[in-house]
Amino acid sequence: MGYTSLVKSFRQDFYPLVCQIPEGRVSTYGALARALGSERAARAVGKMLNENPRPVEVPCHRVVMSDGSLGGYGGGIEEKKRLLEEEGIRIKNGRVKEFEHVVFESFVSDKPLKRLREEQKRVKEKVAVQESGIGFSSVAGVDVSYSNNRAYPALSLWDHENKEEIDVFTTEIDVEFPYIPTFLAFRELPCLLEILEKVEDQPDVVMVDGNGVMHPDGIGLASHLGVETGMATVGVAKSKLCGDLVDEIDREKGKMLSEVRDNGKLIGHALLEGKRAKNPIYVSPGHGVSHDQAVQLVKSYCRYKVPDPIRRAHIEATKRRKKDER
DNA sequence: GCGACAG
DNA sequence: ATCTTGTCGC
Repeated sequence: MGYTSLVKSFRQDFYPLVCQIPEGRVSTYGALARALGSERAARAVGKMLNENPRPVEVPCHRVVMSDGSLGGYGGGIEEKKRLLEEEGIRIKNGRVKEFEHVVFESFVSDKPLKRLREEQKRVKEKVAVQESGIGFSSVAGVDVSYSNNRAYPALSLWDHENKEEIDVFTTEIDVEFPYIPTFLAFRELPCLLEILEKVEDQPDVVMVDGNGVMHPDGIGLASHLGVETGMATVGVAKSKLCGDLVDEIDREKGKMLSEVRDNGKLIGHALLEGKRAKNPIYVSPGHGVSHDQAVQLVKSYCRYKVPDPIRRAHIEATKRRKKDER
C-alpha cells in the first residue's frame, strides 16, 4: 500500500487505535499522537475524538490530559467522569487518581505519520532551490477555505507584467485528513491539485499559502506542490513554523527584511510589507526558484501584507464557502 | 506561567 | 483554518 491510502484511511484507522484502550484504563492525547507517529498530532487527536462518530463504542471518554486532568468531552465533562467511574477509574478534584498506574500507552500501531514523513523525505530529494532561467509572464496565488471537512480552494491568476488579475477559479472538495503541523501537504495538496485542474493555461509560478523549504524537513506544502506538478512555486506563510530570524524586523529602523535560518542554513526570509502590517510574512522557495527570486516576486505584489494573488484567492475561497453555507 | 507549532 | 462586534486609526 502506498502513502495515498494512508492519507485516505488516516481517520478511519485512528478510531480502532482508541479502541485499544482497555476498560478500567485511560490514555492521553499525546500518547495517541505518538501512536500515530508524531507528538505534533496531539491537537488533531483531540479534534478527531471530538468528531467521534460512535461515542462510548469508540471510548474517547478514556482519553485524558497528560497531567491526569480530564480534558473535554462532547457529551459534557460530567458524562465523561460518570463513564470513567463506572469503569473503575477513581477521580478526585477533576483528576484521575493514581494516574501513572492506570495510564495505557502501549498501542499497537504502524505509525502512519512516520511513513508519511518518509514520503516527505523522498519528495524533498526532488526539490530544486534555484532559478528556472526564464522570466515569469503569469503568476497565480492559491488558498483554501474550510467548513468542517468541506474545502473550497481558489486560484487567482495574474498578468505579471501589468500586475492585473486575469481570472479567478474556485471549486469544492471533501477532505478527511486533519491539519497537523508539518504535515499540511497531506491535507491541502489534493485541494490545490483540484483547483489547478480547472485552469486552462497553467501559470508560470504559483504562490502558496504555506511554507516552501521553510519546514523542519525542508518540504513544506509549496515545495511538495512544486515537485508533484513540476511547476515553480513560492511559499508564503503568515506565521513562523520553524527557524530563527537573523535580524530583528523593525519598522522604525527601516528593517523590513530578515533571513530566517535553521541551524545556520538559510531556509527563507521574514518580510514586512504593507503600511498597516504589524507582523512579517515568511517567504521561502517552493520549487524551481531561488531565495532572492522568491522574495522579489512576493514583494512585487505586496500592496498589502499578503501578496495580491494570495489575498484575492483567499477572498474568493471564503466567498464561495459562505455562499455554499446558505 | 511560559513557549507556541504553516492552514 | 474557524468562531465573532465593535472599534481604533490612517
